[in-house]
Amino acid sequence: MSNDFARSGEWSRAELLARVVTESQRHYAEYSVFNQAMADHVGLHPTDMQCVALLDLEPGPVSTGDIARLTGLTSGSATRLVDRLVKAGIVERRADPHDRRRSLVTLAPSARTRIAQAWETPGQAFGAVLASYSDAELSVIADYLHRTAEVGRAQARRLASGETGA
Amino acid sequence: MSNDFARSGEWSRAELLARVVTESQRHYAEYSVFNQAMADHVGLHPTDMQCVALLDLEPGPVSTGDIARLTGLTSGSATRLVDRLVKAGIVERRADPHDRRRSLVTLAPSARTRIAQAWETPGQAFGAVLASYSDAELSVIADYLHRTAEVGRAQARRLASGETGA
DNA sequence: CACATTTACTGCGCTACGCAGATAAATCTG
DNA sequence: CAGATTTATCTGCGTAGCGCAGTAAATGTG
Repeated sequence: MSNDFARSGEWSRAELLARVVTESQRHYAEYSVFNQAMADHVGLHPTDMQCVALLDLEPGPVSTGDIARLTGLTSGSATRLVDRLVKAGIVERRADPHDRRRSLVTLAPSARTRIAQAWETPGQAFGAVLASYSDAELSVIADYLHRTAEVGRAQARRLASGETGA
Repeated sequence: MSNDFARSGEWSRAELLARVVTESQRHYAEYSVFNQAMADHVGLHPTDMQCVALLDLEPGPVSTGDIARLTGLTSGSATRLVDRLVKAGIVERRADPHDRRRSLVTLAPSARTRIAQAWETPGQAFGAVLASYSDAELSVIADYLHRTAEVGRAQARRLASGETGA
C-alpha cells in the first residue's frame, strides 16, 4: 500500500462510504475538465471524443443507431456527429451489406494512431498511479468501475423511461 | 469479495492493468449517459448539473471565476451559466463584501433538497455496490479516485498550457 | 403483395459556448 | 493621494451542437 488514504483503520465505515462518494464527485468533475482539454487538443468536441473512444473500444464496426444509444443522443444528432467525424477524416461510413438501412461506422487507422499519440503522456501519468497498486487492489478497482458502470446504465434507463410518465 | 472479477490470480499483471483501462473507458461512457439522464430529469443541462454538484460539494460560497476554473468554461460562459441557475432559482448570487468585483454563488436550500431527492434511488443503487466492499477495499477505491483525479487535473493543465504554444 | 416497423437522414429553431471588448473594483507605483 | 495596472465579471456577437418532427428507403409480417 502506497499512501495516506490506505490506513483504513483510522476511519469508520460510514466515513469511508462518505469519502468514496465525495471523492467520486470530485473525480468526475476533474474528469470532465480533462476530457474537454483532450478534446480541444485533438481538435474535436467532447461528444465527438466520446464517440471516438467508443469506436476505439469496439473491435468491429458500430451502427449510427448504436452510437446514438451509447452516447444518449437522438438519431438525428448521431447522424450529424458521424457527419462531422467523416468530414474530419476520423471515421469511415459505409452501408451494412446485410441491412442497407443501417450505416456502419469504423475508426480510420490514422485516427487510431492520432488518439494513441494524444494519450501517450496522460497514459503514462495514469499508468504510474495504477502501477502503485497490487494485483488484488487493481482487481478491486476494475470490479468497482465495472459494477458502478452497470448501475449507472440501469439508472439512466430508469430515468429515461420514467421521463415521459412523470 | 463478492464477484468474479476478484479472482486476481487468474490474470497476469499486464492483463489486469489493461482491464482497468478498458473498464474505466466504459465507466466514463456510462457515466456520461447517466449524468445526462439525471440532468434531463431535474430539467437542467449537464453543465449546469456539474456546477450544482460542485456547489453541493463546497460548504461555503464559490465565486463565478472559481466555477469557470472548476468547469473549464470561459468567464463569460460561467457568467451565463450562473445566470441560468439564478433564473431557475437554483442558486443565489451576491457581491463579495470583501471584494466587490467578485460575485459569490451559493446553492439555494430548495435546490439542495431537490438534488437530494433526485439522488435517492440512484444513491441507493450505487450504495448497494459500495456496501459489498470491505473497509480496506473502500479505502483503495477512494484512493484510486482521488489520485486519478489529481492526475487528470494536472494533465488538463498541461494540455491547456501547451495548447497555445503548439 | 399490402402494411407496419425499423434505420437513417434533413429542415428548423433553440441555446450553450468561445471570443473580444467593456466596465468596475481593487491593487500597485511614484 | 493621483494615475496606471491588474483582476473579476459582465455583455454583444457569431458559431455550432442538439432535440424535434417529418421523410425516405429497407426490412419484416400476415
